[in-house]
Amino acid sequence: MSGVQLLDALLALTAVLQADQERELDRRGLTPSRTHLLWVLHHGGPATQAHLAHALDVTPRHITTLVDALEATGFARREPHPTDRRAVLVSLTERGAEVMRSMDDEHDAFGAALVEGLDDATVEASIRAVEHVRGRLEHLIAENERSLAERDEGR
Amino acid sequence: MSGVQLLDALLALTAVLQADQERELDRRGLTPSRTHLLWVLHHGGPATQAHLAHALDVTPRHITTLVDALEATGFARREPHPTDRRAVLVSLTERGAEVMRSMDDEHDAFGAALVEGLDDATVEASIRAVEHVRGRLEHLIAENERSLAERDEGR
DNA sequence: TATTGTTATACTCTATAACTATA
DNA sequence: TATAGTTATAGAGTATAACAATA
Repeated sequence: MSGVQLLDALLALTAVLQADQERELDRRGLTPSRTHLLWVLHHGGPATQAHLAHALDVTPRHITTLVDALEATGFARREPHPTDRRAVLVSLTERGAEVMRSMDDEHDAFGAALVEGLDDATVEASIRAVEHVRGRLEHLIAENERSLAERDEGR
Repeated sequence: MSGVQLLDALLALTAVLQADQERELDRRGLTPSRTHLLWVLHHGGPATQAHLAHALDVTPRHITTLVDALEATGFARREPHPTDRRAVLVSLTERGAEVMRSMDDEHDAFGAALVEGLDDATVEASIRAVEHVRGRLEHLIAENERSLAERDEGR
């Protein structure tokens, strides 16, 4: 019974977290996917579209769409690759870099505000609990996939 | 510092949970939105499209699309409303009802498996921690919105 | 006049397949 | 021949606006 309660609490939390994230991005004229792409550039520097496709785990075709949109809205820019004439280097514009910096700041402030009024021990315990649950989840998922694969083979 | 750690742990957990949910739905030929609609029918019985639009918080137009798809795949059905000739009653087909029952079962089993090997006290503490964090999040979000609204008025 | 649902149109995320230019 | 990116096409979530039938 209490396992279900925990699961439901987690699902409710996910919903709130996600809705909040999307609102914040919206305010800045960004979407989750485009932001993910900017984040990769922010933390890894200019990259080819092939590299981005790999990093975001989407098709190269979709990277074309995302970069088109980010170029049109002034967050990123395409440059010729210095040595490979097939390739393109995508990089942040000043506007893109600025928005990523402000999102980093906000993330830190949000994290700090989240635990305001809690003592360190409780925070530490919560971190451990959340990480434990995630480990358990990943284990269950892997197990489930294994059993599905076995069932499919057995057919 | 540790606040950010907690936030990141939660974000990582959300990502895993969500990916898993989508895989499960995929296996059954459903999408998150369509499943949400089925869930409303499962827990509330036949409903008009206007009611569903309200429950899912999307436009009536989008409900048309979702019900079209659920009808085409055999999970739901449209019937004339007995007293209001403008309206339509959407209800689960036997297939839709069956899939919802099996999802309920799976949800319970998943919750139980999630806490296997943990003692009750730890589970209770985790539930409290997650709920506390969610309360804190909602508070921060509301506060943030209030300050944004004030800033907008002040302009 | 207000409500229910639909047609029309558009934007975003995502995928596969076919193709061009370059390695 | 393999790789980088693009054109073409398609399905899904979502929105707004205009409109028909009915209350």
